[in-house]
Amino acid sequence: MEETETCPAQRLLKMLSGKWKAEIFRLAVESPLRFNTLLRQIQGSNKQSLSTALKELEEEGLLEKTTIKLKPLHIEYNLTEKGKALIPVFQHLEGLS
Amino acid sequence: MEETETCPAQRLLKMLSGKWKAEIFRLAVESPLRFNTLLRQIQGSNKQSLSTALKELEEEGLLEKTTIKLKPLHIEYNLTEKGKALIPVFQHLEGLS
DNA sequence: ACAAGAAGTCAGATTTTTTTGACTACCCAG
DNA sequence: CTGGGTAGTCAAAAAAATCTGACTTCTTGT
Repeated sequence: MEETETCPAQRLLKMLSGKWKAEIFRLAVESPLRFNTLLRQIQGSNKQSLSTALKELEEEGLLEKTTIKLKPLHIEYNLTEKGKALIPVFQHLEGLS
Repeated sequence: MEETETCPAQRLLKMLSGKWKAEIFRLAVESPLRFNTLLRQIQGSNKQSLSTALKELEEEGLLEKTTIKLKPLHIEYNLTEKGKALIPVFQHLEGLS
């Protein structure tokens, strides 16, 4: 309940934990995300969880939601600058393991 | 239940998620860990959770458990090389947020 | 010998996270 | 005006993570 917030990295870490967040992030690096597409791409996931994860990633300022009001009229999620700044961290992480 | 293991960074991320792991890691960077000391250092935690976390960090090869068979005869947890390799990642993470 | 500390384990309870299924609202095509 | 797609929400259920308290074993100090 009460957050003790010891180190700053901890919050980032915390926000990338959750069953689907890393996967969502990975796909967001490749291209803008759309809700139903994501639902099909990430097999095993479900609306509610993706919805929650996207909301949290957005709140953390890693993703940005935009309504595209053209042709097909839809919603897109894109990495923010802060989100992009995480890419090297992931790459470094992949270098290990 | 079934793990899909998409990207390698995911497993690292997964293993640093959990309520106490980041904190344990942070303390391990500073000095070798001892169970009961940790229990006192991390307020709000409990034996069972720490035990589980330490076991998992050990299984991931980030921590190493050693029995010191001298003077007070006790057990120590130290970062492995793989564990140390994560330090820069944490530092980078702190650089953001 | 006895008490206390270290390092746990175990079962059960509680809490948090994730999943399910039903339902909404808007737009577009035929 | 009906069906299908997009982008969700909501409440309830199920699953996973965490916490509690009791108990264990080994060692050390007095």
